[in-house]
Amino acid sequence: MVYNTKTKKILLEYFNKNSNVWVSVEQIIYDESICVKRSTLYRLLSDMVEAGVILKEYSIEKVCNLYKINKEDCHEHFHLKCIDCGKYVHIDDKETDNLITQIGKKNEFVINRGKTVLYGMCEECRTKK
Amino acid sequence: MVYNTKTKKILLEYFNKNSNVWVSVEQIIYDESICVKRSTLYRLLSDMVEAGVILKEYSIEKVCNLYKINKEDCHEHFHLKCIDCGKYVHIDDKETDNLITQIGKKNEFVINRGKTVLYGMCEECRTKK
DNA sequence: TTTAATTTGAGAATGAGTCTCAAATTGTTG
DNA sequence: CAACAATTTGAGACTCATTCTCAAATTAAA
Repeated sequence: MVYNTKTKKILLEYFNKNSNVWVSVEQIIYDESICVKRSTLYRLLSDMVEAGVILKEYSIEKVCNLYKINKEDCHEHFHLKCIDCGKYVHIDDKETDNLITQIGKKNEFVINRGKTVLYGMCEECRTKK
Repeated sequence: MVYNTKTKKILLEYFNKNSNVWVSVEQIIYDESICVKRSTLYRLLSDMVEAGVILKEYSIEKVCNLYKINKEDCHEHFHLKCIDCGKYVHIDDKETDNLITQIGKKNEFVINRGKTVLYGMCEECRTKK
């Protein structure tokens, strides 16, 4: 990641533009209709993941990797996700964060906020049933 | 899953024997040195997943699917997973469980123990670095 | 402008997982 | 037990995302 090439710029712009969704290699090519080899794209994406610019996740449904920009502030908190409606909630309060820290200590783990998602059912969905 | 064949029995035994680890198809073949085609094995595993006998998970590190027996009582607790060594820990103490309940209450979520995995780094891996 | 370092293209290679269909196995019924 | 039908397996071709390789093209620096 030393030389600053067109494709790199396009990619960075693209990820900034679509900062709230996970995208596949095919999606990127389709959206931007860039003339770039898949091998190059995969290479660039790997570099960006390694550099911490984007995040990578495997999607079982789509059977492929997905990528998304790594907003630094997202690293700091973990998230709750509703199994029912799919709602995705940022956790940003000290109290909850302390509870997580306690769980870590209790089990000799340093919990990674960015990676951890707590699954459950939100109030709305619960009362609906 | 109607006829009861040798391979099915071997698989079930195998998963019971290794009830606390996630295993790959290659691992199963290596461990049991069973003479079975991969296509057959994949088919059987899919059936077992569908039937709820085992669970399936994709491992980014190993770039393949992993399988593990679905102990009903496993639904009850959640787990910790080490990002580094992959160690997978059952959480089975009241105190930690209470902390999770508190987090749920605080955020108006009923947290699903079975689905939730807390990612972090275990003590061993941490001291190594 | 020349040179050296880096990046890309082109396509072959890899490898997990799926698909197909004939052959083998299993359960059932007389 | 024998004969039959239903189910399962084997063998290998196939798919498809991702990786690898190395020569050609691009970029930054001198």
